Amino acid sequence: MEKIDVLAALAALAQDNRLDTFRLLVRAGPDGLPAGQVAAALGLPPNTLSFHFDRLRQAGLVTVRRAGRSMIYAARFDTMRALLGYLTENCCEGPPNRCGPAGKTGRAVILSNKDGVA
Amino acid sequence: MEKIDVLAALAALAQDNRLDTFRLLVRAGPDGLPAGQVAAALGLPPNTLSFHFDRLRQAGLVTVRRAGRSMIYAARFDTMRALLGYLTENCCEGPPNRCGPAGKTGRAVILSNKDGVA
DNA sequence: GATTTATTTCCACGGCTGTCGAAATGAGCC
DNA sequence: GGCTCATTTCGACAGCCGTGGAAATAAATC
Repeated sequence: MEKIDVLAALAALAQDNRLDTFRLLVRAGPDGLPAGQVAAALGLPPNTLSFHFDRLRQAGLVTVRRAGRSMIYAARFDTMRALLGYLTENCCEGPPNRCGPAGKTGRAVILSNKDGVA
Repeated sequence: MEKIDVLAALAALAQDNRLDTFRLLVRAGPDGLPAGQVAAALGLPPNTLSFHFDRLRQAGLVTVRRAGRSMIYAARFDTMRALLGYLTENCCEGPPNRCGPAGKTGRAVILSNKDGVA
């Protein structure tokens, strides 16, 4: 996952309504939910939600498919997994691993730097 | 970790210069780096960097201590670990676990919802 | 105390973000 | 075709964000 994609995903999740939206879709599982159902659950006007869905989609965090007149949004677990992978590898590894399952430090992990943080 | 803290941390990391800054501090390890050294490494004017450090600090992602006239910033691995924990539990668990180490699905994990996403 | 070095605070500015009313599009139903 | 329902697009607006110049603070060094 490239840094620019990580930034997009982080920015997409760093907003109250979008984080709620995404969490709801995660809990709904791979089948997803129609937009209207999400709007009802979160109490958001449909146009506002549509705006947020677009952000999530551009960040690769959700997919859309049409079903009749409903648009069904679903979380993209692969993107989320990639994001977690990036954060774990690049933002959690001091010289020894510092973010393993709380306590298990010292586990060696490959540290690449193709994104070139100086 | 509360949702509001998660949002703060995500927002803090969802910015190019701040992500670079944080990654640099992570690689520097718990001893951290003086602000000037970070500014030099990333090519940022000191006031701009100061602004970003403040964001990171308010999000609980870095600590500061003074050493002579230098301010030494260091990554807070505990916060990062908490963030990863939250994301893993709340944003990666469809009915079966979907974000284990790439392939290992089906591992049961506790799913609390005290933040109350509707 | 004066000077130099490291960093922060203050201020201003352009640009992006989140929100929502209103209108438009798309799909099913009679 | 006409009507209804679901969602998106358009347009506008207040507010926050990231940036950097200039001045202020803080600490070491003389």
